[in-house]
Amino acid sequence: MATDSSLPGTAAFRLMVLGTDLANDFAAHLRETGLTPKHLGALAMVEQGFTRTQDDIARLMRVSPSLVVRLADQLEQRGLLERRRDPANRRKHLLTVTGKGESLLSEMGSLAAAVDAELGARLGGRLSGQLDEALAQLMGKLMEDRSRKSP
Amino acid sequence: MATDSSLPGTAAFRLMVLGTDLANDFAAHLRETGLTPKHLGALAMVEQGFTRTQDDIARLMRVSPSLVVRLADQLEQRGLLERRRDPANRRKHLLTVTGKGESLLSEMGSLAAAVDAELGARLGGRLSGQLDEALAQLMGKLMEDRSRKSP
DNA sequence: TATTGTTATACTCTATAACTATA
DNA sequence: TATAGTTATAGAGTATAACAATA
Repeated sequence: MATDSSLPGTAAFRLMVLGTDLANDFAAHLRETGLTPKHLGALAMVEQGFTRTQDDIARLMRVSPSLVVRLADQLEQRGLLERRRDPANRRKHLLTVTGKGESLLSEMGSLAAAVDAELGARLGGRLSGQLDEALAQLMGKLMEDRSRKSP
Repeated sequence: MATDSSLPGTAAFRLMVLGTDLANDFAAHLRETGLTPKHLGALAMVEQGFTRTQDDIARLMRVSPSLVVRLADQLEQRGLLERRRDPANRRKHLLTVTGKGESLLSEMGSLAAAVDAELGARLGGRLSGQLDEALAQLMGKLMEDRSRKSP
């Protein structure tokens, strides 16, 4: 892919650096709420309909089930997420995003859109459209892979 | 930028998710060495000539100076990095990557290249070239911004 | 006084393992 | 016996603040 195959010249390295740097920014904006980027990711997964249970979240995000308990606890405490037992299988908790949760997602969506605008300014219209397209496809494949092996 | 401006539809969100996920993969591969992705990042910054002192690293990577001390300590202990006092300004430590450090960077570069190949397979040649171009430009601007305000 | 680096300390995030309950 | 979730515990990673040395 990259013409330079030394570590800093790879797309993988750059994705890692840019992505973790962005995660730091999001973390800073979330700090006052006591939430982390992972809380946000979990909430977004639920809202998008990728997950119905805590187990789904753990697999999709590749985090331990015990962490999901904590994330869900804290999201629930803040009124952003609802847990209720699945009547059909009382081991499961069905998760839904509350109105307040939607608000938070929307608010953070605005922050993300502002970042996108800045990226757009740095890349120009052509390249930034291409970046969007590539990232959307990678994200889609990732979700697809991790959704497999679980109805 | 993105046609969908909800959080999960933004480039910023996807960069964050894909980047931190990749960082986890790198962390797993580094585990046996006792190093983290940040150690690797610091080493790469030094090797690329972006930084000459610990202070530079802290600013470029946006981490605390005290963390840089620990990173440098551990890299030095493993013979990957050398610290020597700057004779011209004895407060500073001039950092250089050792041969062993270059080897590690090269090894992790191969891992990154393998990831790039997989990304390429998922995106196809056209899109993956465009992703490379966009990421390279974003990374360049980032380094440029953070190098400013410090000769 | 300002810069560079260090130490001491404490806190946040996360995983592992053992457990409960349901199936 | 297997699955979904929970609790208890411990460890890794990081920042803050106080400090030392040099300029």
